[in-house]
This record gives sequence, structure tokens and C-alpha cells, in this order.
Amino acid sequence: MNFYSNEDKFNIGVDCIVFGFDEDGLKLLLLKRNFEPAKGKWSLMGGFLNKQESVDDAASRVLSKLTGIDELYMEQLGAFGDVERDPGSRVVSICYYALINIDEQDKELVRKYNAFWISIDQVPELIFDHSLMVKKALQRLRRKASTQPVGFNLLPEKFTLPQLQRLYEAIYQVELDKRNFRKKMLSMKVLEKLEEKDKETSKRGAFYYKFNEDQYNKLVENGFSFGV
Amino acid sequence: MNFYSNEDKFNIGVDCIVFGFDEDGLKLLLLKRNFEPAKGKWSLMGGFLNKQESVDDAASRVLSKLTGIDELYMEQLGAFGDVERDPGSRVVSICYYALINIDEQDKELVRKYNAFWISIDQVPELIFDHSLMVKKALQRLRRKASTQPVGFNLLPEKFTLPQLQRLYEAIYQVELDKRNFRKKMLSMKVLEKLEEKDKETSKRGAFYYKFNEDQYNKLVENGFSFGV
DNA sequence: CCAAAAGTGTTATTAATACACCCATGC
DNA sequence: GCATGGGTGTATTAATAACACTTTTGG
Repeated sequence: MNFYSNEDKFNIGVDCIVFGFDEDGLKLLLLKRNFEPAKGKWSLMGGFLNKQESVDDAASRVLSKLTGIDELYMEQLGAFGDVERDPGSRVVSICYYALINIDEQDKELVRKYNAFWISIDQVPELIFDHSLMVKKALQRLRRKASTQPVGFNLLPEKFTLPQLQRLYEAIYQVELDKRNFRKKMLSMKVLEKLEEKDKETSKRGAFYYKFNEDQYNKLVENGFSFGV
Repeated sequence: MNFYSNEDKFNIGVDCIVFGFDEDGLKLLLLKRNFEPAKGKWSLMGGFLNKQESVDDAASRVLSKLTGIDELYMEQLGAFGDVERDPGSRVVSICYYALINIDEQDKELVRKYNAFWISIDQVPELIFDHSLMVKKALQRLRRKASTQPVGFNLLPEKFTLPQLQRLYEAIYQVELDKRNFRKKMLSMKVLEKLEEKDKETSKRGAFYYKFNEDQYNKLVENGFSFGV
């Protein structure tokens, strides 16, 4: 049974923006294309939707293919559907962005796809409408990170408060006051202080914390909302 | 030239959520389907993407077909792509929501499509994943309306402050304090008070205002952001 | 003259911002 | 012992929330 047999059919693409964070700041995982079309140019990682999978599944598949990570934080950004957006052929693309802990990437895979981590303020021009996608993704990340605890997906499980602060500073491109930042973060009661210290980045060492998701969910049930 | 000829192809649907507002509150324009599939059930207005149009254009076309309005406030909500979402056939749907001034609708067209305005708190069960779409659209509208002046699209050009307050109360399903609401609205300096009064809804009459978009844009350039 | 909705200010509370010094440690 | 980054508290300001009476006018 097919009610819509007279309707036009389209290729559906899935393009993925991968955010990462390290000591140098916020970064994107971009491909220097060694394949056609637009060989030699920079682009996002992409793929095509297959018949037997959902659009979300396709995005997961593409993201996992590049990063080796099966379960990651991922959100749909939206569909990009200009007629001429892809000169190769008419393709409607559904764009996703993912937040990953940069240490978890599979470096083999990343090399295989000729992908590189590029600082957010040094992103080159990208093919098609991919620059627009990145722009929107950054806006979305900023909005989202300011009202929901998604930023933690960019960090390892254990992180220090100075590290967390650098993350938010990288996302918003502003400098934050150390005392006010800590006060606010700790006041939300969703961070759990660990015994252990990170002695890598300073002599004194900074205490590790971890995000307590159960606690967060409990608070949300009672009307709490995260905000930085 | 077609680089992607081996890839699967899909029907792409466009589903549209139409918000309206009148004295009874916030409403949705829903279709009681007198056609297959799912004849007799409630659904959103939809259509299919055609080869020669962009996805945004398709949404505009569908919205205009139903409401008679060519230029309306419309935003993409996202793509819905579960394999089984439409039992009729595999269709990836891209959902939009629109905010219209309920007085501008073409009643003939609305009747033709067997569409009805349903209060937001009385929305029946909808076909496929349309209920999910509506849920997401409401969330989006709430977020959007609290940080950007999109609400004015639901009102006539001239509106009164009590009317505007009722609009926000309808969107957020809360009661607001009259004095605080006026103070905040007027403090943003984007409303222009008119000489004329609305004498319909009260004996004393309430002054009409209109949203000054130029003024708003100027303020935005200087870093202002709208917030209710 | 009265019912019904419009309009108007002040105070209290809470949240956001600004700001400077001591601490621990590896070298 | 000193350079480096980690950690802490208070005072000011701004935003939000709470709250009650007067005005206008059609019927």
C-alpha cells in the first residue's frame, strides 16, 4: 500500500557537526575531502539516509563511522532544503550536531576520513551550505548550554571547575569571573566533588568533580532548571 | 551529473502547525480529514515536497493553501524521520509552525479543507506523529516567545496591552501581574502607543499599541534583547 | 449609580555583578 | 622562595515579584 506513489522522491543527506573541547578551546571535526564532489575542500561529515533506518539512526551511524563512538549526545539541528544547496544533485540534508569528549574519539577512524579538529574561530570556508549549518549549530549550542547541562558531554567524566569554566568561556567567547562562576555552579547542587585532584595542569592541583545526572533529574522534576 | 544515483530516495512531506489567538486563547488549526489515509481522524495540514521548490517554499505553499496568507511568520521545527511514522509509506516529514493573526485567515479555504480552530488545551489525538510535533511546537513557541517578539504575529497590527497580556498568559498558561507586565513591556520601548482606543471589550476602552519593528531592530543592533 | 475592565507606584526580595587576597605545591 | 594556578567572601546593583486602589463609561 502506497498512497503517495505520484509524489517526487529525493535523496536525503545527513550532515554531522562534531564539537569537541580541549586545552585549546572549542573545536569542530572537519573533513578535508579526498573524494568527489568538492574534493580538496573542507566539509562536514555526511552520509545518506537508507530505506530501513530512521533519520536519527542515520545520523548515529554517520557519527559513529567517523568517531567510533556509539552513544553520544546528538541533537537534530534541522533540515536544509534549498533546491541548489548541493550542486551534485538535489539533496535535502538533515543536519545534526554532536558533543563529544575529544579523548574518546577513535583516532584511526578520524585519520581514515581525513578529518581534523579545527578551533571554532579558525573554521575555514566549507562546501555547500555547511558554513551556515555550523553557524546555526553554534547558536544552538550556546542557547542550549545556557539552559541545560549539555556542556558536560564535551568533558571527560571527571573534570575540574577551572576546566568547566574554560569550557563555558570557549562556548560563549567571554571571560567569566571565577568566584561567580563557581558560586553559581556549586549552588545548583548537580556537581559531585571527588576526593581526587587533577595535578596535571597546576602544582596545587584542582579537585575533580562529576556531573550527577540522577540528582539533576530529581531537581528537574521539582521544577529546577539549569542555567549558566 | 548526479553523484548519488545509487542512494535511496524518499518522499518528503511537509507538515504545518498553525497557531492562532483570539478571545478564547491560543488555538491550533487542525484538519478533520475527509480523505485517505486516516480519513475521519484529526491531523495537521500537510503536503509533499516538489522537485522544483525548496523545503521552505513547500511549507509556504502548504500554509498559504490552507490559510490564504502568503507572507506569514513561519519557522522550521525539524525533520521527523522514524521509519514507521507514516503507515501509508516511508515519508520523512519536515515540520513547520506558523503564527498567524486569526482574523486574516481565508475562511473559505479553511472550510474547504475541513479545518477547525481548536483550543490548545483541547487538542484531540492526532494521526501519525503529529501529536509529538504539536508538543514540540508548543515548547518551541514558549521558548521563542520569551526571548523574541514573535508573539506579535498572533495579534492584529493594533492591539491593546490587556490583549497582549492575555496572549502571553495563553502561551505560558500562567497568570501575570498586570502592573509588572505593563512595566516590562513598556520599558522595552518597542511598543508605540496610538491615539485610538479599543472600545469593544470594555466601556472605558483600552489604548491600542503597535509593535515598532524598526525600533526593535535598532535596539537589537545595540545589544538589546527582547524578554518577557 | 454601579459593574467591569483599564490604568497606575512603591516596597521587598532575589539574583547578578564587581572585586582582591591567601593557599598549595613543584621547581 | 617564588611562580603558577586554585580557592574563597562581601558589598553593590539590577531585576523580579508582590501588592490595592482609582479611573472611565455604557447600561
